[in-house]
Amino acid sequence: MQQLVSPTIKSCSECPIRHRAVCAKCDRDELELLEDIKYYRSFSAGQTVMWAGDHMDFVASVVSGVATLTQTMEDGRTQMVGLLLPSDFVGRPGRASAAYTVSATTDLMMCCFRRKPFEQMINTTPHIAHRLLEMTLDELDAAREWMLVLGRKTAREKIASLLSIIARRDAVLDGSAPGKALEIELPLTREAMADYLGLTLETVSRQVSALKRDKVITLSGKRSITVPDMDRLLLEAGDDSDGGILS
Amino acid sequence: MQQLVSPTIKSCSECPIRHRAVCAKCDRDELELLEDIKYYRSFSAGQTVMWAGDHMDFVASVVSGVATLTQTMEDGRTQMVGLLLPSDFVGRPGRASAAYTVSATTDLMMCCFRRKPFEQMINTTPHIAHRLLEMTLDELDAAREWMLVLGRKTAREKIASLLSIIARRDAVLDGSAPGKALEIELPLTREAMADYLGLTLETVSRQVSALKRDKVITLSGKRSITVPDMDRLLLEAGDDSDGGILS
DNA sequence: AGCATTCTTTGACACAGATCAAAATGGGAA
DNA sequence: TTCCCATTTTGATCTGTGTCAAAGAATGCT
Repeated sequence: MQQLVSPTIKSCSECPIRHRAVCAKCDRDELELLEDIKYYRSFSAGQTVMWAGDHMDFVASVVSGVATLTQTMEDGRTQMVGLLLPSDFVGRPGRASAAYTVSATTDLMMCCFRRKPFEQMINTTPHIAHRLLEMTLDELDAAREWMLVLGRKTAREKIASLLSIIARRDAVLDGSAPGKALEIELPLTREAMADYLGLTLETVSRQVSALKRDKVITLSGKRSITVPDMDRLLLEAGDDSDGGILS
Repeated sequence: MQQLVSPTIKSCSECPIRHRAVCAKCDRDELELLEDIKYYRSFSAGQTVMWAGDHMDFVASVVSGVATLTQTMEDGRTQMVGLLLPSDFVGRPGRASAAYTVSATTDLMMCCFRRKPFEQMINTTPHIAHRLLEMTLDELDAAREWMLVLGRKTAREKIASLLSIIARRDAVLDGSAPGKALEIELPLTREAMADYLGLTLETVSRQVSALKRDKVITLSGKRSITVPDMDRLLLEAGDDSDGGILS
């Protein structure tokens, strides 16, 4: 995983408050408040954190690693509905069963909060509730952006869109200069990419190869990708303006 | 539009709080609070309420009629990302520009709240903030459910899924007996359905005809559909259990 | 009523992506 | 190193949905 430390980003992956360019709300006192109801759980790559329908007596935030939210039909067709990165939030206050299957795609550390006290805290601490609303609205925007990708984009555009998202996130976290070549580490297998994009893994592989052949990306090993020209990639993704699935 | 009145549903489409089987929060005093910052706007079928990117100094809720949220790429490809029914909420506290294009698909009445005072009210009235969070989480679930539809379902399953959603909503509002044949009024053109499902209007037309041929539905006129057997329709939609895109 | 316009259906054909199958690559264990 | 097994790539073929085109309904206007 990329380091979260950077001059411009204050990350607060240990509290349920997502990081921001400047996270004004994440002051000491909030962490104190949470201190007595939180505990940590770690998972190794490939493990399932919970199955859809499981009873869930906690909410959590990702401290490190990558996890996925997926939905599956009886016949096995699978769709990823969310990608959880450090500081992302899982679970729903007021709901005792998991709506989606959560899986660790890399080694994963989560910070869990017992649900009941967490819900109480929301009620008594308005600005945490407010922050939670803001995060949920961001996720809703991301989900809707993804609906456009799933419903209307070609396989090549879908791949480019996914790479853009990951590249943009890394660029923000690294604070790298705009216009510079970006190196990104893919935290997903071809199959996971396919599940995210509503494609088959064969199509994913073919389109990744095509983007490599057309010099939009360079591969070193199987999971390490270099993007020499971010604007070119965004063009391939069919994104108007700068996209912005991650706020 | 269907009447919202029913023995079991208390609707509160005039306040920004979505209806529920029993809407415990919608008491008189809240409406009073809102009284001085709200105003009404009406639109006729086909009108655009606002374009993506427009400046927006209000948030609103749908009083009557149906509206859609859509996203469009430069080349014209369009994806609907939300269907707004009476009592649904539009706009985002803290954001001054519209993220999506909002269009009236039927004659539409909206109840608008000036953004600044509305935001203040959220900060001073915790249970309205709480209600807003709950509504947003419901929408997020709906969006994610739709990601499965867009990414993994066949054209026939997509049509069946859309009809299920509309049928289920009507069934709830009518309070009709389970197992009984349902009559639903489609508030969407074939093109709008296509935009929702990530299909072309020709494919939508063909699949609707196929479902009619196979006696899953009956058409009377072009927009009026009868579902003799709801379980059969859900089966066609490929939904495990009862689906539940609308909570 | 007759006409114009918009929406819907149906047909013929093309193509993107799925499916089935097999080979190649790479990383980890001993 | 060498082998083993996961993952990925590549190939051949098939199919569902898109595209292009035209004919039919429905709706509204004069």
